[in-house]
Amino acid sequence: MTDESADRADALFHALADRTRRDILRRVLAGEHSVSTLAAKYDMSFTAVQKHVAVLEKAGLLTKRRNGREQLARGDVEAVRSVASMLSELERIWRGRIARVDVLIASNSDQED
Amino acid sequence: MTDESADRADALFHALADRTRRDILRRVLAGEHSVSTLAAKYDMSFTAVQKHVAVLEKAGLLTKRRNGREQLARGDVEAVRSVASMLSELERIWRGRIARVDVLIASNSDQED
DNA sequence: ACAACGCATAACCTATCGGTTGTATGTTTG
DNA sequence: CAAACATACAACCGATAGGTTATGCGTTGT
Repeated sequence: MTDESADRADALFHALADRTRRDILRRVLAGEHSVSTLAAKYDMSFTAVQKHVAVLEKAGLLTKRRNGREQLARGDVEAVRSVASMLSELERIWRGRIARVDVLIASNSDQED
Repeated sequence: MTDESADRADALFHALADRTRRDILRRVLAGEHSVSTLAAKYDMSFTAVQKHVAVLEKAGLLTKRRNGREQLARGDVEAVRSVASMLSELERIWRGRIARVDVLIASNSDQED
């Protein structure tokens, strides 16, 4: 758990902490879309959408590919999985707590939670 | 996918988008800790840690229980799972895209969306 | 009783966020 | 070539984030 992995976690969760970005991510996970195609779906400026795409890209949740004058974005499911695995770590920690409580109950049977 | 569930998703991801808060969450998932016990672990003021705990609480990632003058925090693993399920939804969307590509290949068509 | 502890809250500061407009640059297309 | 299109980027703006200090108030221990 170095400093860099914390930076990456910060970027990933921050990128996901905005509903417009989550919606963009859904679309680009379903298939490639140009930035202007995406921008057309939202009630905000092209530049605003462009910035959202940039945040997702810096977090590694999507990649861009140039095609003529268009910039095609596609979602990276591996990045989504890496977030899921961070949550799994939290689940493991929680299970560890339960295991410890179980040990207490087994060794000494008059405790409560 | 109402407005409220988006609010909740915003709050959850935002709460997780800070390394101090993720660390606090790990500790309270492992077991109950008072706010001042938590605050002692970090190089910042009690008030700062208190605010981090409040953010986690508003997102539903932890709950507080009063015990005398202490406020004991415990992590809520169900909230963690609800985040994981949001990521699963993204995975499903991604798999849908693959399925669609497979259909295109199978039917050997030349149309797009 | 009173000092120390644990917490809540308000006021404040700086940096970042999420949005805007304006301008410039490369790419198609008529 | 010129017009329209897709993008990039800078400058700006109000709101929020993340931190601080100060103050007050209930709870505990001596």
